[in-house]
Amino acid sequence: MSPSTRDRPAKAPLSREAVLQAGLKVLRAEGIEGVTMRRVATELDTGAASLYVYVRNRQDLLNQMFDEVIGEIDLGDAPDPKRWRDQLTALLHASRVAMDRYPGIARVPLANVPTGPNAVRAADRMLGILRAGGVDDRSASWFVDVVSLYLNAASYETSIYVEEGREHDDVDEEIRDAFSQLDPADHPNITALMPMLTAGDGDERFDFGLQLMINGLLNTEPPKI
Amino acid sequence: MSPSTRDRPAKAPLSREAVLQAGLKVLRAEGIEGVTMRRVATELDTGAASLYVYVRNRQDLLNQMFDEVIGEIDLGDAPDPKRWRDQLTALLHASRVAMDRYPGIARVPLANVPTGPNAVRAADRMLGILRAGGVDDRSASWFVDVVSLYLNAASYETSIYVEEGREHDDVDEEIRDAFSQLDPADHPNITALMPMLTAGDGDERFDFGLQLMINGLLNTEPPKI
DNA sequence: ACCTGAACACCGTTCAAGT
DNA sequence: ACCTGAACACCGTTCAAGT
Repeated sequence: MSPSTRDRPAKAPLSREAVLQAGLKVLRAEGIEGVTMRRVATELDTGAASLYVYVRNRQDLLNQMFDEVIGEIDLGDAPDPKRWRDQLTALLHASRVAMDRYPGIARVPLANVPTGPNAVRAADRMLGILRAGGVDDRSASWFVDVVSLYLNAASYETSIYVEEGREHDDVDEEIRDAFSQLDPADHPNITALMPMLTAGDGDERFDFGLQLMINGLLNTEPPKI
Repeated sequence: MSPSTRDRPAKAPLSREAVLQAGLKVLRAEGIEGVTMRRVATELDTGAASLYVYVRNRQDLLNQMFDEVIGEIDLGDAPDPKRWRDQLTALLHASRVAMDRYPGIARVPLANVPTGPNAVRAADRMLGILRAGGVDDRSASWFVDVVSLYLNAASYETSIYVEEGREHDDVDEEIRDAFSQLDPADHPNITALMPMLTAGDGDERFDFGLQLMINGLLNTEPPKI
């Protein structure tokens, strides 16, 4: 005789939403390597095979999880010609913060172009800000691509340390160690620039790259297309 | 009675070099996902356990393979103040070509800062070119970081298609398909810019990003460090 | 329609036993 | 010192059998 449903806590029914939330929970706690079908299934008190009703495969699960993460980004207010540069910078920083909460998720948009609803909405917003700023349509189109690659790579790189449970400072020290053992005659530039190569925190360096690209945008001919 | 060594082809003895070459052969043919310890061992007619004399683990094997790939890059002639910009562009294009020959290898430098001899030599050369061009030391130091993230992300993205056996054109079509199904009212900018968003080949787009960053470098204050 | 256990074909890494 | 087979603890995915 099976116990009445009254006597045991109701098990939440499976759903696409439940699978995604379980996946995101594992991702936050253990990083992208920890997001295995079996691990996510355990979180839902079921077996891996049960997930295949809601996702096509692991890659599809990760793609859908990525779009959820992008959905957390505050897109800010409507594009404003007077504040476009600040709006663009804010949007990109917000994107980085959102992705950094989920260690390794940035590998997903590097591995295939995102076409989820939230990713598409964010891309459209970025294009809107650039156009509000008077940026040429051709430059704006390609800029979104370029800056997204940079954003994703930057987030992926920092999140890897999180996943490995190492501190950014420890990694810095390792790099300094490796560089300081180099023969100065063979590596005059690295030797001379050592202090600057590892200076600044991740955010400062990321922002430097962003400003570089935005200033470049204002000083580069649109592509001939 | 074992046959005389005369009677059978000598099996090449294992060595660090042999393991790396076997790994690179598998990488070229099957992409980074195909580079498993077991697969590389098979290439050497042995078992996976035998590789652990020469590499600490799979990540270490990939790190060492990456440095071999970087070793294939032609660093060009000595930094020349008159030609620094062309030299910089050429070095970055050569880096991309080298990595693109090995599908997915670009994920390695995204996952941990490369400190192999060839990677360090290439970084020193890039710094040398920037300094020859009169770029401020602080800007040069951070620029190497920024442009490397971009380079690695760009190479990783294109190589993923290779690994999946898909053509770049097919992917383009998929993206166009996804975009054309969007509600124009919700996505006015993507809709308006559709033709440009997917225009140009990978090389043109990559070069646009490079010129953006170099022009940005010439129009951005050095970081305050 | 949804869920499940078991099976299949893989992984990386370790270790005792060999040479 | 180097090499190996076997074992351990995992994977993603499929499928027949259940409800």
